[in-house]
Amino acid sequence: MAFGRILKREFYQRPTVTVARDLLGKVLVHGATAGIIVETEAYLGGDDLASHSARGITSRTRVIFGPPGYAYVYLVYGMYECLNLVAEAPGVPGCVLIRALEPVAGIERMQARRPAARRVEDLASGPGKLALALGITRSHNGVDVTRGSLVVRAPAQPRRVEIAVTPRIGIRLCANLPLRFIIRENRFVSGPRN
DNA sequence: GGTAGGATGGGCT
DNA sequence: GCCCATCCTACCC
Repeated sequence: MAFGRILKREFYQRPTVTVARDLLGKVLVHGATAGIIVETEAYLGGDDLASHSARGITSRTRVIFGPPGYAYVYLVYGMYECLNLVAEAPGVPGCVLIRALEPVAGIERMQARRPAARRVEDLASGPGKLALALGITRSHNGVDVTRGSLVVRAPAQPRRVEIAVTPRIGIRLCANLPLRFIIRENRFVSGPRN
């Protein structure tokens, strides 16, 4: 399955919100499975207390403070794993949570990994579901997403996407900040569409 | 159509 | 010990 070029490190070395918006419509590829990114959230440095980076560098958060274009994968609720892509210049915290995909390749494989999903729309409509569908685990924490088996590519047929902005989902701190970005009218997103 | 409750384990408050 | 950037099932309209 041929998509466009792999996004280079310069793509990620920009403000976190810019990266979060520009990732919409790009293609997340892991092995033979792939999906169009339709929902992201920005987790900022500084005053964003919802960010894991808010309490400084620890063994868990180290990668968020490193160079951009790397994966930050963590375990949430003891059961599910969530994929983030690191943004900003080296040393500056900031990452983008990938929250939902529109499956475009390896759909049968995803269905085998997600037996609870009754419809294609449910295969990757949430960060935990997405990680399961694509086979992303904590073993991918710290991997370079500008080369290798886990990468983000431009779409085969690039086209402008309409973006809607909402508060982030499932957090307690800073719950009102408009840092969730979705492709407008897309039926593969998780949660509210406006 | 909707939501309440439980599963489950790592990180830190 | 408490808190989660979640998901699924059961149950109720």
